[in-house]
Order: sequence, then C-alpha cells, then structure tokens
Amino acid sequence: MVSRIQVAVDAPQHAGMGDVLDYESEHVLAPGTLVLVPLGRRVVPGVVWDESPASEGDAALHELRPVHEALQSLPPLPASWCALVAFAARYYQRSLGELALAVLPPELRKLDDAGLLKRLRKLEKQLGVAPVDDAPKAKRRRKSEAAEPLGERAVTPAAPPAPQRPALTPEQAQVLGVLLPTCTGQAAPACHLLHGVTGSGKTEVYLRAAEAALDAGRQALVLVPEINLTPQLEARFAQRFPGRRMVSLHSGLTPVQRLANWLAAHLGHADLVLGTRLAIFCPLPRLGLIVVDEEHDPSYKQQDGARYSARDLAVYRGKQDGATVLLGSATPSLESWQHAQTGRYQRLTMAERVGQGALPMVRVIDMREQPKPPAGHEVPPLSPPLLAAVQQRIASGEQSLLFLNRRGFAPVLTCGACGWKSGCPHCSAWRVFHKLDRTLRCHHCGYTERVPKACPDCGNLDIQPLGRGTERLEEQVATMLQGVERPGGGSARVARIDADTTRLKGTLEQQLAAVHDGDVDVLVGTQMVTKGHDFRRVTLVAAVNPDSALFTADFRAPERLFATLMQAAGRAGRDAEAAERSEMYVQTWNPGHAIFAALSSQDFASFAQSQLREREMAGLPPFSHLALLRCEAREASVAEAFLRAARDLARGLLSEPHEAEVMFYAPVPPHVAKVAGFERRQMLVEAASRAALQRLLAQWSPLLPSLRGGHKGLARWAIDVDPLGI
DNA sequence: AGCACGCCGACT
DNA sequence: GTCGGCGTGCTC
Repeated sequence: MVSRIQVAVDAPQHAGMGDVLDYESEHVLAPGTLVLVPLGRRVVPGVVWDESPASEGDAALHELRPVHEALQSLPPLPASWCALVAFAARYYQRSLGELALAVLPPELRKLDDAGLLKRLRKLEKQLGVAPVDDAPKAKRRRKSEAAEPLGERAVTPAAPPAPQRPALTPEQAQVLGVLLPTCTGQAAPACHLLHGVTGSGKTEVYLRAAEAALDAGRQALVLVPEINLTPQLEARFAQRFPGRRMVSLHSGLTPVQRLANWLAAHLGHADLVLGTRLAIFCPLPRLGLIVVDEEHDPSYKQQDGARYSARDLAVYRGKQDGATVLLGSATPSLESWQHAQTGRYQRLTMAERVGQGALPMVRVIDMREQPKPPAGHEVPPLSPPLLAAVQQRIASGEQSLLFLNRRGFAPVLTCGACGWKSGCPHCSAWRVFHKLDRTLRCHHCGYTERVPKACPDCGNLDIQPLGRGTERLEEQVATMLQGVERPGGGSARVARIDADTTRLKGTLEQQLAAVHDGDVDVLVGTQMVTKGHDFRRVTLVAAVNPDSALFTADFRAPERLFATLMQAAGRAGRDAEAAERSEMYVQTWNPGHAIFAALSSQDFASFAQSQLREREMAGLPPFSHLALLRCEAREASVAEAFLRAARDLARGLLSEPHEAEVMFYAPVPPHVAKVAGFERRQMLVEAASRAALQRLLAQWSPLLPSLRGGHKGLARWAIDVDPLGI
C-alpha cells in the first residue's frame, strides 16, 4: 500500500513553502522517523511529521515524489521532541523543518541508513549495551511505540565505591528539602529559581538534585552558558557519579563525537547530559530534571539562525515532559526574578558563602578625582589606589585579577595629524589593532590588513592607538610593575587570558593551571576569566573600565553589567581564610551611578526591585513583550522601505478591539549598521502581552514573503522574538 | 537555503 | 568565441 506522508525539510520560512511537504511512501512511517527525500534536484534529510489536518483534503493535486530512504535503524524521535520543536518553531517564527534539522547533530544529517547502522553498532560496542532491536522493521510503527522508552537501559557496571559527599550547609539542606521531592516524582514537578550568591554551593545542589533524579530512574540535563565551563563541571559530575553514564553536548565536540553522545542520550543509555544551549533539544526519553546554571547569561539566547532561548525552552520542556526545572544564578535575569515574585517560579535562596567567607569589600574609585596626566599623555590604566592595592598583593604573595571586557590592543587607531581612524571599509565599525601580528581586524566581518606604516589619508607617520584592550592593558601593567619584587625574589609576573590567547584547544586549561600553580601574580582578562573559575589565591579583583556598558542604548545593559561585576567579585576570596582581606576595585567616571551603590551593598534584591520599577515605567520587558524585524539590503533605503511596508501590513492585520495591543516603532539602524557591505535596519514591535504578540506574529510572518517583490535588492530578513538587545 | 537558468564583461 | 558574475525563480 502506498501512503502519503508529511515531511519537515530544511527550507527557510521566507521561501514561502508550507511547514511540511507531501511525499509518498511504501511503508507507513511513524512520526519522528528520519528520512531522505528528493527536493528539487537534491536529496535532503527530513523528519516525518504528524499529518497536519489542513493539508489532509487535497490528496491528488499533483504527483507526489517517493521517499528516497527511511532511516529506520534510528528509533523515531519521540513525540515530546516533535512537540518541543513544533513549539519552538512557532514561537520563534521559523519553519518547522529549519528548526528540526538545525537542532539535530550535523553528522546525522549526512548519513544514510547503512551509515547510521554502522555508527549505532559501534556505539553499542563502546557502551557494552544490548543492540537496539532492529529486526522486524515493519513492527515499529505509530505513535504508541514512538513514545515508549527507546532501546534498552544501560547495563550499569559493578557498583563502584560510593563517592564522598560534602556535608550540606543549613541553607543547602533547606533548599534540597523543597527541591528533591520534585526531582524524584514524589512531588509534582516545578520550576525553581535558585538564587545563590557566588560561593554558596549551587553546584552541590545541582549534584544532589541530579542524584535524586538518577536514583529515581530518570535522566538529568544540565545546561551551562559556555563550552569553557563544561570540563570542570563534567569532572565534578564524573567524580560524584562514577557508575553513571554521562555525555556532553556542545559545538566544541567533533561531529562524530557529538553524534555518538546524542545517540547515547536518545537511546536512553546516558543518564546525565551536560551541555550548552543546543543540548536543550536533545531527545531524552526519561527526563526528570533540567538544570540551567547561570540562567541570566545571554549565551542561552542563540544569536543566529533560529534565535531561541534555551533557558525559556527549558521551562517549556520541563512542563511538557513532567520534569523539574532548576534555574540557578547569583544574579537572576529580571524576567526570572519577576516570575519568582509572582509565584510562577518557586524561589529558593542561599545567601551565605560556604565556609563563612564574605564577599569582597567593594571600593569605587572616582576617576575624576585622580591626578591628571601631563598634557598630551593618557590617563594610566590603573589609578594610584588600585596600583597600590596590586603591589600590596604581590608583596604578600597573593594574586590580582584585572578585568577589562575588550580584547585586542586598542579598539581603534587614529592619525594625530588629520584625524583618520581605522574604520572597516565594509562595515560601520572600527577595525581593532592587534599588536601581536600587527594587524587591523574587523570583529564583524573579519576583514584583516597589516597595520599601515603611515596614515593612509595624509601620509603622517604618527599613528596612535586610541583606547585600550586587554593586550595593551597587559603590556602597560607589566611596565607599571617593572621592578616590583615578589616575596620569593624575581619580578612580578603578568599574564593575560582572553579569546585571543585561548584560540587553540587546551590552552585555556594550561593558562588556568599556571594561575593555580602561582606562576602568575596579576591576571588580565576579559569576561572569560570571570565565569566559574575557582581561583584560590586571588584576593583582589578590579574592573578597569566598566563605564562603556553604562551608556549603550541597550536597556538590559545595567542588568548585564551588574551580573558581570558581581560574578567578577565572586572570583576574589574563594578561600575562606583570605576572604576577609578580599577587595573589589571598580574604576569609574560615574561613581554616582546606581549600579555601583548596589554593587557595594551586594544587594541583588533591591537592585532587581529598582530595575523592575524602571522597566515597568518604561513599558519594557518583563512588563511588555518584544520582537524585532531585522533586514539587510545593499541600500539602506530599500531596507527601510521594506520595514515600513511590513509595518503597514501588520497594522492592517490588527482588528478593532486589538488595535492598541501592539505598537510599532520606526525602522532604525542597529548598533553596527553596515556589515560586510550590507545595510542593516530593524524595527521594534512591542505588545502588552505575549499572547497578543504571538497572535500578530503568527499572521504577519507568513505574509512577509509576498512583500519581497516590491523591494528589489532586499537580501534577507528575520524576526527575533524576545530579542536580548534592541 | 541550495541550485538552477539566464544574460552581460575579461580571458585562452 | 567561453568562463563566471549574481539577479530571479522553484522546490512536495
């Protein structure tokens, strides 16, 4: 019997095709089955989808092409996975197939059934598990089967010695008293917001929660914001759960490894999955717990392709799969904080550092009151009080961490004679001066050139760096500390950690080890060093120049700066014995800014409260809901005309009672308006409720392809739902 | 998105 | 005379 099936394939929404395409198949294929289908003159991978009632009727409008091949060695993706993908596609305004295929392991998209079977056999051998039943293929059919646990449970190796578990603090015990029953199924699953100051032992809470879920026969998914943070967390989980199978999922794995790990999770062999945002789409048949560590971190929002928020999807998935969700942070996002206030999330608090350590004393340095440099000279990077504090740490054999969130040597070069600046010819951005290889690099399009010997405009030889990045800070600090002796003899050592020094795999670990071994007295670094690392001998942390974050147009900048500074502060005094002498210095030209007062008192709750009040008055999230329509064209006027036409179209969609529910702003250039020769424009859409926004977007986005014809030269457009920056 | 077809400039 | 630029159009 030949039957008609629906398949989701990777075609973008703006192609104007429906969500699924119709094919004919020899066999009935269960929804969630991976297939290869012909599309135009290629063969592309796709996922069999549950028939959508809309296209049911028009059976024989055209000849259907047959499915090329069904990948039946792989158990179909579970209905819960399809539901999550369908929700995310709808919510973030992407086509079903684009999202479905984008969140499968890239390697999987390249295999046919024979290739896949080979990988599965290899995996089974590696894991020592019974083979997945692939005998009577026709038996594996419809939904009822797809929803069942897939494959056999992992054969647990002989019980290893029980690992040592640290004693719980009273706060941890209290938090776990609430949390654990929801992880084991004794109590209804819930969404918890764990607000715990840095050093309060959040990781131990994650470990105990995972233990409870695992002991109840469930799987646990732990998300971290960055790949850098996976190795250390992996080590802690591996140590705690020696008898359990754990896999990691992130873009740093080789394609083959990533597929193997994904398969282990999908087949139910892995008990624990640890990964970055992309892991939220990993099929897990027995999911009982999702942990989102540092839930406020912007990395959870994908910034290209399908712009989903893994944190928000975790909450949705938890509800759908009956799993408990644990969002953890020392500085929760205002969205999550608000949900905790209204009772939608359950708030759990840990205010004390393990071992009674205090957070460092915060000293705000007023840069306006520092001695003025001689005319024609720059303000030195470290003010006298900060320099003295660093020197004192060196003298006592302690370490300092200087945080500057800008890599490279100088953000821009300039000619002293004619005012030329090192702009990028293809972008509206400066090219950053990298001294190591003497290049000017555009961080937006990658355009790189050797630094010119003379000013390209006037020929003047005196080209000067303007501003300061970590590369230059390292150099200047080394100069300032020249001749400063360490206790054991020899002069002070300065090191730097940022994306440029850790480009090669493994170098971050090496550099961190050098810091731990005491080979470094002063560590200069970007954001990278403020996240999660446990520096035992650091007693001084300084934010060298945090002011730039105060004046960006982004309404989330204060929240983000506060989180970053709090996180940086948390790097100091992790050793209880040294905690008392720990300090955080903040150099600023705006000491009156509310953020620094909040940082000094380290009172997140009142900071959050005042920020929420401001958001409410300004009608910003979480009190409104936003979407951005972005587009690109060679000509700015084309991009703007398209956005205006889209706006007129949208206004026409709003019927009488709903007219005031959604507001449209004028098209504006984003922070960097031109990238790689294309002019970018964006238009903000604001709605009082999520439902109203979703209602509009659902009607609006399918109509946008029809506008294309009227705007020659329009390159592409996309909708960003819940954008992080505007 | 791919991948074609299709119509105009500098090369063996 | 062809190789190749990217504009336009189609894919169940």
